[in-house]
Amino acid sequence: MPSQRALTFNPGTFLKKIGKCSTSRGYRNKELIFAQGEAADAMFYVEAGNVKLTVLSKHGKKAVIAIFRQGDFFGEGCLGAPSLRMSTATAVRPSTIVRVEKIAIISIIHDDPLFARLFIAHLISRVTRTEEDLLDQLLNSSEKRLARTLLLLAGFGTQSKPHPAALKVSQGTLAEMVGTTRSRVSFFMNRFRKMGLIDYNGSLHVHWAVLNFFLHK
Amino acid sequence: MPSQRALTFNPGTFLKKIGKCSTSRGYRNKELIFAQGEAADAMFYVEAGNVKLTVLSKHGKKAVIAIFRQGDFFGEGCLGAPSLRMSTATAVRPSTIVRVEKIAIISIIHDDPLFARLFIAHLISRVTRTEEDLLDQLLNSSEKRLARTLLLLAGFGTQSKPHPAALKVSQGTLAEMVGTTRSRVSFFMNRFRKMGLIDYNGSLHVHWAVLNFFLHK
DNA sequence: GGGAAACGGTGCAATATTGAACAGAAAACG
DNA sequence: CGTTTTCTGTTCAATATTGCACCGTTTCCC
Repeated sequence: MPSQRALTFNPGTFLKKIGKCSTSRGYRNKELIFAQGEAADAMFYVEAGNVKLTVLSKHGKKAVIAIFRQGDFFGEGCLGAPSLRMSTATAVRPSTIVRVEKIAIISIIHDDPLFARLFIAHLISRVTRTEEDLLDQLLNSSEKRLARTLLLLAGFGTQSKPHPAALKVSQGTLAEMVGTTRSRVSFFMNRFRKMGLIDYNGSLHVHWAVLNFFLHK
Repeated sequence: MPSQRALTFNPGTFLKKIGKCSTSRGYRNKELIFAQGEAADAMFYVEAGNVKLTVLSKHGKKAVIAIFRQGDFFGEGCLGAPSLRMSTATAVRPSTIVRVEKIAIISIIHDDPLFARLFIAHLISRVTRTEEDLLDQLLNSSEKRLARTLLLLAGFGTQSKPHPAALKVSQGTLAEMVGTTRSRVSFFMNRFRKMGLIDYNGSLHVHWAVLNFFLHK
């Protein structure tokens, strides 16, 4: 019953398989990893630090698609039809990133059926996550979206650890994630604080239980 | 150089491989294919007709995630960790739908590396498409989003055939796709008509070249 | 240390969007 | 064929959102 086996995509196992076909490298804060428009020829893995994926529209408006943390993969787009990067990846703090050549992954997919299956499960979870983001946009007001973004940043929903504080994300970035303006984010953040959903004097602390209640009622 | 081979996911080839593990069936207009909350244990393929994927939020608001047409797959979610359907699939006209059991796909993935690779490419393209939808929400006004939705419905961007008219989609459905209200859709549709971007008396005709120009300027 | 840059709080007028209502036209159905 | 449902055009007041501006504070970098 192979279908009953655990389907969690284990980055450790994966990286072991990749072995010599990957290269690890440090990035400074704000350093570019890849840029929108470049050819996509490799995938990446966050060994330490954080990475921001942004898109710049024709009209100069910016949006943040995702923020990755330790253990996340990004840049999977290279495995589809040959294409260009849709987004720009930037380190948002000193980070260690593993680069895996497209050709290496393809060959593992070819040689290891179990890996292929896990990788597919991984992609499905990415589709699911992206669809949730889309639905959030379609269904909720910017206030709710901000609340959800804060919860996710606090690590809510990720395994067992409702992350302490972790990410330092500016209100500007929050605005680009939520799809609104910075002044609006500032307004809501203060409201959340008054309502006791979050604390912040310098660093942010999310009261996830209360905030989660707020989000769903 | 296997990576240079065409990566287009060919449904025909795929279905041939599936062979006896799939069942084809007709659906009446508005008939349910699967419902939000059910266990996800199969994937589907549109042999003829159209299928609408909808989500109902806790607060009774509805959103349309996608409309599938001949040759499209949907319900891939079953290949991830065992989970429930996030959305409801409904036929939006008399349709013929092929159902492929999860176990069948998994076994093909296991036995046929080339198929696994193609399937991964297919998933990547779905991620890409979903991210584009998300970006559209983050960056554009509802008027632009409606314009884009109309273009996509008209088959713009799909291979070589800027589809003639095809889908009959009500303004209500358009609103749920775009993420706005029906009255707003009605307003914009009339504006588009006055601007010569579309025609419609009974059936809709999209002047894709002009509409596309409008969308990008 | 000190200047520059980024960040956060706030106000505000111009727009965009919602949500609900009503009526006529078209389409589906028995 | 009539009736019931769905679809469309339209209105309108209440809200939500934008885009900008200004200013004090913090952070970063030389």
